[in-house]
Amino acid sequence: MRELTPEDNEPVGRAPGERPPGSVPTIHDVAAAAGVSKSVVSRALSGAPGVAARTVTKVKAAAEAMGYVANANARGMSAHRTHTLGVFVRDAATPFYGHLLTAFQEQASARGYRAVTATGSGSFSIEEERRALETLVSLRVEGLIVCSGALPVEDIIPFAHRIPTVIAGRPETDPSVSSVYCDEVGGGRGMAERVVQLGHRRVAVMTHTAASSLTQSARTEAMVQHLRDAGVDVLPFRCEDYGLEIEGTDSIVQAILDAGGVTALMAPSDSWALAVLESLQLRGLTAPNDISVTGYDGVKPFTSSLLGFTSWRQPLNLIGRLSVDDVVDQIEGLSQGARHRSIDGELIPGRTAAALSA
Amino acid sequence: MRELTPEDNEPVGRAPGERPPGSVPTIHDVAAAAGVSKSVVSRALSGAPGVAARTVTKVKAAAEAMGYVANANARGMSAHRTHTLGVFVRDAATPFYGHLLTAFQEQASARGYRAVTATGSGSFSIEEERRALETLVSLRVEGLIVCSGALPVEDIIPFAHRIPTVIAGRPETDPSVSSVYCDEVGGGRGMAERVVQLGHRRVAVMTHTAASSLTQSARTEAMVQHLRDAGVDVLPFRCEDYGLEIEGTDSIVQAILDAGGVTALMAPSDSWALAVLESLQLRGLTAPNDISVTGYDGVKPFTSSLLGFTSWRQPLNLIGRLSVDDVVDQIEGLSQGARHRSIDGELIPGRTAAALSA
DNA sequence: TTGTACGCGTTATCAA
DNA sequence: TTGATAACGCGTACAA
Repeated sequence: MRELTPEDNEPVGRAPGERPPGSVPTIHDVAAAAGVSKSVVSRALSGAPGVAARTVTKVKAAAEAMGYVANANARGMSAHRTHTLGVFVRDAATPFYGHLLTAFQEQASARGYRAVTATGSGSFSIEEERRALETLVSLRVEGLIVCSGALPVEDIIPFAHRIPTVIAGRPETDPSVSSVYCDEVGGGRGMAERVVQLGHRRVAVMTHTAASSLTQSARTEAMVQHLRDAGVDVLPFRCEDYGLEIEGTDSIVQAILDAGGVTALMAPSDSWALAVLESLQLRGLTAPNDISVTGYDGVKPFTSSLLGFTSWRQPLNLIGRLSVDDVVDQIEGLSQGARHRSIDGELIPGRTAAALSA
Repeated sequence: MRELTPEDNEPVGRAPGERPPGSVPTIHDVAAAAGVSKSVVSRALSGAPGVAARTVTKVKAAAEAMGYVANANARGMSAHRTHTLGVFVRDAATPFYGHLLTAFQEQASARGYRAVTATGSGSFSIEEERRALETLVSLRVEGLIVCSGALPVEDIIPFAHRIPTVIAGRPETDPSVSSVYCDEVGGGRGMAERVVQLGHRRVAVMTHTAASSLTQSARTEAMVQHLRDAGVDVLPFRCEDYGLEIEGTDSIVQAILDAGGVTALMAPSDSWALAVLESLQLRGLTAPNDISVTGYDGVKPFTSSLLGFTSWRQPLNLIGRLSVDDVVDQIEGLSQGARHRSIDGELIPGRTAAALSA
C-alpha cells in the first residue's frame, strides 16, 4: 500500500480556515455549527427519540447546509452493522451478469441494504477473483453474493464460513454455502429435447470443461447426455481445444462443417451462438436453412425477435431476488444454514433451429 | 435507515466461546494467536521494516490460519486513505455501462485502487441516483466516477466540490467537475454525414430531450442540425411523445411510415435501432431494403456482423481508462482543477444503411 | 525489536 | 433533553 505523505493533504493556494479538499465535514463540525454536542447530532439525524423538536430542526439545517454525510465506516465500527451487501461478478460487461447486478441492487434496496459491487479486472484469473472477494470482506459487508461461473467453491467456502454467502447463477451442492441457480441439467435437457423433437439425428455440441465454466459445462454435458439417450449421433467439440476465447469459434465451426452431415449445432450460450452465426455468415450459410443453431441464457438483447435465437431463458430477475432474500434472511436470523434453490428455465422457440426437412 | 435491534446480534444456539457469525477475526485475535502485540501484527503484515524475520513468519502464519482480512473501514479511519474509487452507473444491465464498468475496474486496479460500484435500483428516479451517490460518499471513497445520462450536473457538483470527481460518458462543461466523453456533436454529425452521403433526402430522426438523456439529446440534435444544413428534409420524432420507454418504438415507427417518403431513420442508440428493426420486421419490412436505419454506440453485442448495424463506435475502454486516470491524478495531486476531454468516435459502416437507389 | 497509547468518526450508555 | 465517555479495529508516534 502506498504510504501517506504530507503532500497528500496540502494542496497549494487554499484559503485559510477552509476545509482541505477531500476532507468531508464530520459530526463534530455539525455539532459545532449547531451549537450542541455530537451525541445530540447523532440522535437528531437518526431520528432517535428524546431530542427537542427545535433542536432537531437546528441540527438538520446545519447538516444540510454543510452537506454532511455520515461516515459509514465509522458508523459500521461502532454499530457493528454496515447494512451493506457485497456483490462479486465475474464480468460486468456481459448482459447476463449485468441483468443479475440490476436485480441484486433492486432487491437489496427493497430489503433496506445497500449493495456494493466488485469485479475481477479484465483478466479473469482466479487469483484476481479471490482478491476481489477479499476487498468485499475487508469492507465488512454483512453478506456476500458471488456470481462467477469459474471461481471454485473451495475458494468461496472460507468466506462463507464467516459471512452469510450465496452463490448466484450457478449450481452448487456444497452444504456450507447457499445457492440460487437455474437448473442447468433440466435446461440442457430441455434444449436437447427440442432439437430431437425437430428431427435432428446428427448433432454437434460445443462443450466446456468445468474448469472454464461450471454452468456451461453442466448444461452442455446434459445436452450430450440427453441426445445420446435419444439415440442421436452426437459430435462433442470442446471449446477449450480451439482456444478458449469466443473468437476461436471460427475453427470450431469449420471442424463441424468438415465433419459432414451435421444438421444442428448446440452452443453453450447466446454469446457463442452469435459467434457461430457470424462464422456461418462468413461462409454464406444461414440458420436454420443450412444448419440449425441453438443458444442458451435468453437474455436481452439476444432475445431480440430480429435475431430469433432458439434459446433457453434463465429467469435472472427471480434468481437475483431470491439470492438477496437468502443472504438477508441469514443476516437477520430469519433462516439458518445453506439452502440450494433450483429455478426452472423456459424454452424460447425462436427461428434459428427448425424442423429437419426430410 | 433501519434501526439496530437487539435480535440482530443474538443468533440462537451458538456454542459458547465461538465467534458470533458475521464477526470476523481482528488484528487483536491475530496478535493473541501469534503471542505478540497488535502493533507488531500491523507492521509485520504491511511489510514495514523493523520486525524480526522470525516474527513476521509467525504472524503471517497465524493470520493465514484464521483467514484474517484487515478491516478496511478501520484502516481508512486511521490512515485517512481508503484507496477506493466510487463508481456510479445508471443501469448496469445495458452493455454500454457494463463495458465502462469493466474498463474502470481494470484501470483502477492498475493504479492501485479498488473500485466499488453502486447503481440506482431499477426505477431510474433522480432521487434514487442521488442516494446512490451519497452511499458512495458515506463509504469515504477518495474519488467519484459518475456515469448517468440523466443525473443533472447540479446534483453532482456538491459532491465534486469535496471529492475528486469525473463525469464519464457524457459531455459536460461545468468548470467544477471533470469529464471524459465521446464527442456527441461530432458523432451525431458524422452519422448524419454518412446518411447524406448515401443520398437520402427525407430522413426521420428519433430525438430525445435533455431531461431524459443528455447524451442522446446532444447527438440527435446534432444529427438534425447537420441534416438541415445539408438541405435534407428532416422529420424529428420525440421519443418522449410516444412513451419514453423503448417499447413505445412501435408507434414511432408507424408514425414515420405514415409520414411517407422517408428513406432513412436515425435512432439515438443501438438499443433503439434494434427496437426499430424489430418493429419493421413485424410489418414485413427490412433495412436497408425498405428503409435505411442507423444506430449509435457501437458496443458489443450490437456490433455483431450478423446484425450489421450502421453505427458510431464510442471508445469505451479509452473513456474508462482516462476517467480513472483523471480522478486518480486529482487524488494524488498530479493534476489540479477540472478537465474536459472529448474523445473521437468512429463510423461503423454496417449494412443497415445503404445508398439510396435512384 | 517490541509494546503502549492515542486518534480516526460514529453510536450507545450513563450521568447530569 | 442534553453532554461526557467508552468502545469499535486499525495505524503509528513514541517509549521501552
